Amino acid sequence: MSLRHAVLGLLTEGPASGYDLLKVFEASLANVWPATQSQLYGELGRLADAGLIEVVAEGPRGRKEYGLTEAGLAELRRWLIEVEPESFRRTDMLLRVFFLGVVSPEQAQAYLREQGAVAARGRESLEEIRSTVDKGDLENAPLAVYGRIALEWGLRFTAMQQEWAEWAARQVDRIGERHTAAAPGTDGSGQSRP
Amino acid sequence: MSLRHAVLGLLTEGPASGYDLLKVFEASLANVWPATQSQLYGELGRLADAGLIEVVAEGPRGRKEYGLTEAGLAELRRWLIEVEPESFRRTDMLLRVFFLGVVSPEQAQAYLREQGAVAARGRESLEEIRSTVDKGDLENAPLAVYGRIALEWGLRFTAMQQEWAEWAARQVDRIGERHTAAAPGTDGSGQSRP
DNA sequence: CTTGACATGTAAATCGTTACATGATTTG
DNA sequence: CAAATCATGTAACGATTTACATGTCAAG
Repeated sequence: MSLRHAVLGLLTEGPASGYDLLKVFEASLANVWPATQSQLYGELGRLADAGLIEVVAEGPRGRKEYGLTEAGLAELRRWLIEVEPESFRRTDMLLRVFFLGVVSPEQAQAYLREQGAVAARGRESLEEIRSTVDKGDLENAPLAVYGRIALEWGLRFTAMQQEWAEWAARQVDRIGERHTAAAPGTDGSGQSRP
Repeated sequence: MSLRHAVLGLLTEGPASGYDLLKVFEASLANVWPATQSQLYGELGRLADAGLIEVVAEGPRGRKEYGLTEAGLAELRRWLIEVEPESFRRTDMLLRVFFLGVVSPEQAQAYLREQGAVAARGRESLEEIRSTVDKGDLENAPLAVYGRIALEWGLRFTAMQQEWAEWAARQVDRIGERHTAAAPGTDGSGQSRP
């Protein structure tokens, strides 16, 4: 139920329409909390019904600008301070690792190396954002500081993942050395545990 | 749609009932891909309908043991090799960071330090698992190797998160020094951007 | 006057969680 | 025989994705 709070958070920067918010979700929040158009308009309706946001202006093409209400800001603060973040991570990438024994060591290594490369590419694009952000030094404005902190998480995460993937690929080498003959192909033949 | 593949993966270790699988999900897979009982039984039914698994034995209390079919193993391999993992992470914890500007620097710091502590606790419990696993040296059996690789990810991830959170809390100190008077409480008064 | 950007919404399907419901078997 | 464990399922609700549907305005 955090899309709700993401919307409230974005509206602290000033009023915006669903369309505006959608662009923010696609651009800056895409890596943290993706949202689709459907979901967003639905949530805006529900937030307005709940009195957490309200229409503050109407524009051309039926444009509705929403602004945060007092209740909305209070709810955002409550969520930030009182509600514990859910810690579990459903990671597709890691789930696969558990089952890499069913493909050949070469295929497993290819998988791990690819994950390392994906992380490296991610890190590069974040580095670019960093250099842009760090240039326009905004005198420690809170937003810049917290945005920079989130960015740093991404930088460290991708670096960690890259190093881990490379390490992991090397570990698989050590199986390869012992099981060269036993490696099953993709032919769909029998199970690993007889 | 990866619960499906998690189930297929677990069944490569041998036939199991829904009840058996549920325990595995709660114990070893809980941190990577949580699943509830409802979801699991539903998925088992659908997998059986699709011919990817089949009932290989029936026990007491209506127990049904499912085993992987050839088609199921082929599907698992296809998923591992051909389907790219989805990279986006919906991280509650990080979403909040973006909005920490709406609470006081002290509260923001408390939040970040708590996240560091959570990571530290997670890391400790993984370290314990590691010491257990590393003792019973299973001669590089593929399962032990890949399980160990996944565990290593957790160790590195929690270490990274702990260090990041501590770094982040120090960054907030630097705002605190400049904005000591401007910090809003939890009283729900006005917005940061008038 | 056509294209592209702006702008909002609904419908159907799938996935996930919580809670409910039921009953059989083993063990002390 | 009572309690714990084994064992499977359904119902209701909320979150998410994909696709559909509609219409306005500005610029070339």
